[in-house]
Amino acid sequence: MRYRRDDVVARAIEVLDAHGLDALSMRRLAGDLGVQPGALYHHFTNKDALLAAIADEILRRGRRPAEIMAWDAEVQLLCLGLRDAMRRHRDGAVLIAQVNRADAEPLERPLREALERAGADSDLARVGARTLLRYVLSHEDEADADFALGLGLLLDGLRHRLTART
Amino acid sequence: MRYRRDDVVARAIEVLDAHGLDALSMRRLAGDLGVQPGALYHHFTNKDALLAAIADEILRRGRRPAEIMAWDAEVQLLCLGLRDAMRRHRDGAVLIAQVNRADAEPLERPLREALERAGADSDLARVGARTLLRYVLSHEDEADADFALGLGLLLDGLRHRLTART
DNA sequence: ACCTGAACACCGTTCAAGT
DNA sequence: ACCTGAACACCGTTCAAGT
Repeated sequence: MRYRRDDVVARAIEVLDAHGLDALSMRRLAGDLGVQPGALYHHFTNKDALLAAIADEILRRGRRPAEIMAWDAEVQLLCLGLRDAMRRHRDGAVLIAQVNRADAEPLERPLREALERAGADSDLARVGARTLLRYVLSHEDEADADFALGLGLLLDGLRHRLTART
Repeated sequence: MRYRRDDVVARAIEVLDAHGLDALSMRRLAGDLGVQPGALYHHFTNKDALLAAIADEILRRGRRPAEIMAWDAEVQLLCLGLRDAMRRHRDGAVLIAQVNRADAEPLERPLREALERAGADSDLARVGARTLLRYVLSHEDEADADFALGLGLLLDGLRHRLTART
């Protein structure tokens, strides 16, 4: 068989969901596709690039159109959307957190922009966005109520600094 | 040469500091000690157990005596102490976060107890402690000012819920 | 109590060569 | 454009046997 890059990513996500991140090796995936391990290096320069492409696809599938709403509702929705997208796949949070370490910008930007529109200065927007993002990434297994409580703690802290001079 | 468990842990920390977590393999450490890889399995049942022992030792070295102070000062000091301990070693935060995933209790307990003494109900104390801990673990590389700003966000959220009925 | 020797079942990556 | 075949330099883990 002959594959294109997207076929490989799609199959990799199937392996991920069926067997987890530990089982997602270049050799295993190659075997699953019925090609030699080296063949994957025609599509991706290395394993990190494959994982980045998987994270990209997972997030692309979970993306929703932007709406006009209050900043705190928007931030909450962004966080919940990200949480949903990564929880749709086994080890999704670990994978996305790993890829996020290499390049945090694409995931942080929407949150930062929402905070800036709310009137946050650039330091608060940057730190707030990063803190929110890492909160979501590190609390995948949390019960919904606990997740919401922790997120509420952060939103309260942000409100406290944003509504001071409204 | 013949080693005891503690010797192996001490040498492992040296390898960690000198070459990073990726380089800390059972085979590499064995080679470094001048023994066969299999010999390490006399001291630890597997690699996770070795990493847990390393995390334990790193945290033990960073432990300070408890003092009597306001809850928010205490929480802040616990967070900064943990941050310092893990920043003393290369990849310290990644290692401790990894071990923490297997057993979060020992790291969460002091924070939870401080929040309970401050009057938090058990849900708030549990979620607050977990959120603070993961904040510290996921922001190792943050500049000090940014780290303090994000921590301040969380402390504000906690204050907001704790001082309501003082 | 601690270690050797040797094996088993894996990894990621490279690269000339093929179609 | 995509893959093979084969190699290189590694992994974690087990276990009978040695001292």
